[in-house]
Amino acid sequence: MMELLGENPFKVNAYYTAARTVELLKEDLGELAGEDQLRHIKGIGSSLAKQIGEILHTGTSQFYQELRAKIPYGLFALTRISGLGPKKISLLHKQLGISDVDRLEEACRKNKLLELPGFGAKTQENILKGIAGLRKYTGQHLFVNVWGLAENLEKELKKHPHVRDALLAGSLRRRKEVVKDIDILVSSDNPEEVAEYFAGLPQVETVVGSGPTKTSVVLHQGIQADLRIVEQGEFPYALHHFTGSQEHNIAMRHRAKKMGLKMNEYGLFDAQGKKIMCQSEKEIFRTLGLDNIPPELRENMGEIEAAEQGKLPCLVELKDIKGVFHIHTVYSDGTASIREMVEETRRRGWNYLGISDHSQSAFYANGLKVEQINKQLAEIDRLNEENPDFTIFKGIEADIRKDGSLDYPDEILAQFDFVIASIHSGFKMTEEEATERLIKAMQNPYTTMLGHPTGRILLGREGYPVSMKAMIEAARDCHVIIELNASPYRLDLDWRWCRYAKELGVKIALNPDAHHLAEFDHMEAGIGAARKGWLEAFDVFNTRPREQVKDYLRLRKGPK
DNA sequence: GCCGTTTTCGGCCCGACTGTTTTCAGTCG
Repeated sequence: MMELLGENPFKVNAYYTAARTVELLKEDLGELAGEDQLRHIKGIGSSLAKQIGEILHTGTSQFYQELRAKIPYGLFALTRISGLGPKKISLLHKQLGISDVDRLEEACRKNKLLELPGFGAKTQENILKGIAGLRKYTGQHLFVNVWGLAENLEKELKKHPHVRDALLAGSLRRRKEVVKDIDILVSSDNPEEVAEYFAGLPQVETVVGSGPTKTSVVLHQGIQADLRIVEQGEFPYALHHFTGSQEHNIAMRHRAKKMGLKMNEYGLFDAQGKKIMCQSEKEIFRTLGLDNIPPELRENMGEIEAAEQGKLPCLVELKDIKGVFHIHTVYSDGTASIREMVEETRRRGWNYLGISDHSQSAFYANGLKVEQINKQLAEIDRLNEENPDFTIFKGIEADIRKDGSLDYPDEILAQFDFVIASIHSGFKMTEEEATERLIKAMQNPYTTMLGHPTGRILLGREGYPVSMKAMIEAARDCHVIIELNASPYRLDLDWRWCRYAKELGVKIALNPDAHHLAEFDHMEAGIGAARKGWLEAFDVFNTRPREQVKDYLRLRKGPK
């Protein structure tokens, strides 16, 4: 709103910074405000501390209300139109009285925009395109839906004789669960030809921009892909720059500046403007006094400080995984038999598998009745005898009822080696209700793991509004493992909370939630999220060897 | 509005591309 009103951009930036700081805060905002500690947080000064306090106290602030009164609600939608920023929106509103998308579209069709200073036929046309784009695409895509397309583009580019190096950068390289576009970086001695080749690839629907170093296209799937072309010697600097994140880059350039250096996508320069030669990102970090920061961590969430102090985590890798929990079979809503799932697990080099079909209240998923449980447990016993070098753990994904209880009596739960407690229905809860429901489920002595703790579906539905802090602390108190559901549609626990769990010593189980043989692939997405969450092999439960897991589950079982 | 081995005032990351403009503002990442 301040931007739309033409407020000082540095002041606006201060609000952005403070907002991000608050969002990332693990401490309780209310407590900090109560103890008058807000002002001591970097990025929050006396004015913002006062306003935050006011919002906590009254639910809003006078300043916010004043801003809201000046700006019609529809104007916010205009900010989502590509090519329209605060200046142009403000002008449209002031000069033409435009305050929503429909009226803007109408004005474009009547050529009204041509009268405005700084507007021309091209601008008007682009705004119409932007409106069409806004209606057609959400502009957000699941990592899993984009990765393959991006890899194909990378492969096509590598085929070109004038392309030296080509790598995916941006949020894909950082393994963000949801991405906006594809960023590809190449080095070449003939950028014009490579740019032309890229724009002409069959995957490309339209070219939205093209210059000597940058070409942007939209693919048939509606996903934008940006190609940056640099010289070979610029590649490491450019790779760092285009991997981002924006926030990480800003912090890095800030650091460089404080050291008397200048940093951009073409290089690192000393005070005299002389280039400091680096062969790799690692050398760039070293020059700035930092350990090598893996792409997944580059979100300016403490990685630079950790790199400075030599305290970066040694991130978990797929090869650290020894076995998996949380898979479904034909007994409930899976498509493969237990035997098939076991064979697939072995094929992937793992030597234990935790079966957890749905429980009886999950009608929609053909949840297991007591007789079926007995049948399944007997089958598992037979298969375990057949495979002495492999262990199938007997489990269940038990529904958490509205009151926080699990949907089998204790004597049934006692038959399993492990119990995953999950919410699958009754999503409409207040934060207090959801948190209490989850905590109660974790207090059940038979609960080993908490399944997909918020129930979110990425780009699909919000999770129930649970207090993550209270939930993780309860997991610590109840000795419950929290699942990081590795399905690329869930990735729940969110990676942003993994670090807190790790700090409290709460173990995370990286669970594929596989319903088909192919869904063991989910583990790759899960590893990406776990790495973003700073998790090391030690923090992930299923990096433990089979015997340790056996011992843990045996000791953990039953009433404490 | 925030911050300080450059400072309590004067800065605040850096560059590409577009379109409208006759040298640059706006937008984007």
